[in-house]
Amino acid sequence: MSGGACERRCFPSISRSPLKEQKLVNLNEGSKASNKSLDRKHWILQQRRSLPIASVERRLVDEVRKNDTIIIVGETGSGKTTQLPQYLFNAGFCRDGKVIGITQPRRVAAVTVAKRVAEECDVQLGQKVGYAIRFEDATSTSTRIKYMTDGLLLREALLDPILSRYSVIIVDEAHERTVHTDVLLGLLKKVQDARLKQHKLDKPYINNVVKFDNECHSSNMKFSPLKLIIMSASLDAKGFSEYFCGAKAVYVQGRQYPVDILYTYHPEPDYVDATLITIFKIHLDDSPGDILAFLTGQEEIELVDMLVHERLKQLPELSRNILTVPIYSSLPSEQQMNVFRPTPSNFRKVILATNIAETSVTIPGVKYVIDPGVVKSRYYNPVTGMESLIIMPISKAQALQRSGRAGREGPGKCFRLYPESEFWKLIDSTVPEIKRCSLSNVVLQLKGLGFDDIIGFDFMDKPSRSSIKQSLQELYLLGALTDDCKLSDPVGIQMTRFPLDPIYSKALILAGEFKCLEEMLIVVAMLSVESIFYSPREKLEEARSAWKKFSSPDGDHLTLVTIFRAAVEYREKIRAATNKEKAIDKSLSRWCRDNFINNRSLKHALDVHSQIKVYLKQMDMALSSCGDDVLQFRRCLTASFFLNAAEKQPDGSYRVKANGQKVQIHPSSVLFRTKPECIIFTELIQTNQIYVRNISRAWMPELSKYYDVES
DNA sequence: GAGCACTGC
Repeated sequence: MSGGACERRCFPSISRSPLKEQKLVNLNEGSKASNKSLDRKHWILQQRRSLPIASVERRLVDEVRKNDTIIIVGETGSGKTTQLPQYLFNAGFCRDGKVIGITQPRRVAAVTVAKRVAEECDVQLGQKVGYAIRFEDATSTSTRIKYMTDGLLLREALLDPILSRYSVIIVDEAHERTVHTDVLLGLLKKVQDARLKQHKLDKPYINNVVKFDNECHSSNMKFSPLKLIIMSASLDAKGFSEYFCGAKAVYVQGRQYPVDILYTYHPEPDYVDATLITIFKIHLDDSPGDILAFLTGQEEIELVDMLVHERLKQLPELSRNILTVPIYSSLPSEQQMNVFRPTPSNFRKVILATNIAETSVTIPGVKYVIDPGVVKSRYYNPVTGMESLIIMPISKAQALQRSGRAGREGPGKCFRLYPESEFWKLIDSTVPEIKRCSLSNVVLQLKGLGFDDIIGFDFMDKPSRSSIKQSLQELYLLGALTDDCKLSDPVGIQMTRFPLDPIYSKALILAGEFKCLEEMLIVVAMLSVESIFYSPREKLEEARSAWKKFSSPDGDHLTLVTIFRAAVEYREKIRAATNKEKAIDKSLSRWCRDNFINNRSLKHALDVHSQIKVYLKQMDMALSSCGDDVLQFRRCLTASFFLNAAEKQPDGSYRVKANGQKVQIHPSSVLFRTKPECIIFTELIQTNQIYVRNISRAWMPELSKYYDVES
């Protein structure tokens, strides 16, 4: 057995003395029903007052008054997300009906925080306090504190480029540096400039950087300067401060219990094995408390799960009280909920998680964290346009985030399965997503906002020139950009309006012309969500035979159409029998289970479908169907995805016509055995080999319009 | 004949 021995050492920057215990009003004892809500209010007030941020309320409000931009560095548990908007509201920042907007990278955070703040303010959600996320708008004209996802605010900016409704925008979790956050930061900087100039001139502001919509032009509105607050949990505020021209940074203390950090003496050659050893070491040597182990993916989690149970058999009966709970994003939600179930007494829960447990999900009861120091991360090659997932070392910030998960409820321990010297070699923070992904969407969105010079755009971290050029090229080939790199009218402008990958937006526009919009809309919705197929390893054969009835000889795209239509048809049948939404949901999820379809993905696809349908109607695009005319659909698919056409080679592999890349058909495709001469694919992924997934037969006469017949 | 971290509009 290798390693697993940990050197005990305290890592100073995270160990912090616990706050004094809070005296809380007991909700259960002695309170009559009529007093309960009063008690609850009292309890909430106490909670609010006890937050670390409460002691600096006045100072924070002063700083916001004095500065147009400030950076707030607040650690976990400081209360910045829930309290600051309330402080600003009370200080009069919503006068004249203006709104305080708070952005979050994740939907679930926007919703839960809004609910909490509405309760604290003792108002109904959707009134003074509300939230807006894709598919869900819980706001009204009286909403003054609005939580939303950062991507949604970007969409809003397309309609109102100077964000005229907002007096304050708070960008929360900015340290995560998602693509949306980064684009938003650049945009907000410009909006701030524009509003400031207009304010000083005291007349409507017009320039060529920020476009105004007609309403703004005609109403001759006057705009107050935009207050901007960047909130980050990372200790390094310098980057943000420099980007915002030396903006002041304010530190707010967090509330976190001390976490002992332990390193190994030597590097571990096999982190899976080291994880196992550490799980058992904690279980046998340490006091009660649940263990959270970070692994890289589903397969690894399943492996460790199995190995834990295997080794458990070797332990004496009394020590076999371990309960393993896996959690990763593609796990059905009922199974995800298992991590929140209380651990049976005398049992130790071992949570085997991907990075979903780093930020998205907070699991109570965790006292021990095992951090092997690796993560599966997306890697994008701008030259080939290829994405792949690779296992790589985490950053220092990520390591801190992980160890912090052990100190939420009491003092904890974190076992880093690497030597301390390795920790110091890790990069400080994860490379911002904008440097690791395709920029086609970002470029299109910026063009839509009126920024023509993308290479010169003031990004906090500039993506590589080649990455931008690749995206410009792609958008040009899709017809979204003109020869002089301006947004084309109407195609480019229409494309900015769809919340989809640009290539899918173009497919919808073309499908209107080809009279198969109904089918393409389904395809685009199904391709926009996570995999629709649920394939548990132990029931793979059963799953395959369940999918067989949907399969189309023309390819995966029409197979997806068949599945979607079968699901809708089933739902309507149930709806005819009952009008209870819950019963319909339940039946549909049973249908999904019987057919090995991922319920969550299907629901998501239904949502996307209905959302896009509304946009299509607004744009006067009629939902035409090609009926049984499969050729018509293939023509349209070929015209839409001509960039993704590939030809069969003598050895059975394929060659992408646009760039010569050699690829294989993924075995999950319905065309895997058929191997048609020429295919259209909508996904390219590198694993052990370079695979294309979601494939249909190309329609050659259409394809020859885009490529020389010879080549 | 293979295997998909996590988000988001």
